Amino acid sequence: MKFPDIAEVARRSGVPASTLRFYEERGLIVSAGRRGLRRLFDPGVFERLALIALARAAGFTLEEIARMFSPQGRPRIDRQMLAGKADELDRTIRRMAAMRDGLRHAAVCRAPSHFECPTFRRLLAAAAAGEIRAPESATRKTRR
Amino acid sequence: MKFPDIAEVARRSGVPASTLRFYEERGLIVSAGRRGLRRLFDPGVFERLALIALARAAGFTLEEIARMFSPQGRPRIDRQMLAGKADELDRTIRRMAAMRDGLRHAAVCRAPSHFECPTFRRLLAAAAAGEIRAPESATRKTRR
DNA sequence: CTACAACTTCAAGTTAACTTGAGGTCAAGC
DNA sequence: GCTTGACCTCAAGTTAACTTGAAGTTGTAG
Repeated sequence: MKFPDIAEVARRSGVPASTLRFYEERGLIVSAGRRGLRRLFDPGVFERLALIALARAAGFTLEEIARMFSPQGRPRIDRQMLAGKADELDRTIRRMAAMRDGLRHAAVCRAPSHFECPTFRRLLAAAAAGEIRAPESATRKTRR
Repeated sequence: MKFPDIAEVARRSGVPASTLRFYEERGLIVSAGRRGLRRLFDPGVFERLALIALARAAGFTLEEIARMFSPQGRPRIDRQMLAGKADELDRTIRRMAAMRDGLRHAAVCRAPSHFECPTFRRLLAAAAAGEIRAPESATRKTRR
């Protein structure tokens, strides 16, 4: 199977065929050619998809990812952009860790109401002060 | 200013008036009454908004938040739900930390291409194996 | 050679969380 | 008492990242 078709790529990568077409349209992947109407992919597409998954998990948008890959083939990854994204991730992680600890505490706290728990109130105060905000790249439910 | 109007609440909380109306429609906040057409809010709305910000930052959807507040007034917060959300957050944090380290490394790595860097390849392999995936509650850009 | 499962395109729908705009009301200052 | 700016409602628009559906084409098993 030198040049997998879309079904094969979907099966092996776990990425739905509709998403693969969508990614192609957005310039994230390219098909190596066609047999009739049907796309044939280069085996390198799997590595590419892994890279896309990676970048997505890091909070890059598809647009940003497309730009990374841009002019020709091999990813041209801007080191400064990477460092910037790492820092952004780091700030988000800190916020989330604070939240996690707050939640954890609230879950076990014996105070009759969370409003009477000092730990919870501190968290609230921080939120009110804007220290804990929904991050710019916010954590958000993805649709099924 | 016993009962702030929407502009006052917006100013002091930083939440746009349009969002306040939207939150009211979704049952996240209530207005204490009206002067003519105009909403008057209970001062407690600020604490409520802080709580909402908190929950949003923790990755709760508005729906979930509304349910927390539900039947009447004082938040009725399900401890098990809190613990569950904390665990989810924890998993997300782990993924994001792995990503951050990967990015950090990629940013300084001297390998001519990231594909030739062992650390980066390990990350890629993990991504390919699905260990690092876009989280269920994914980090996603919020609109301006 | 024929049937048909699997592909194709293109447009429209979905979701969350808001924002924007049109058209209308009205409390308050002059 | 009149003007006006700030508020009101309701509908529609926005964004990202896809998914779904209709209608058409075709590689391939039999």
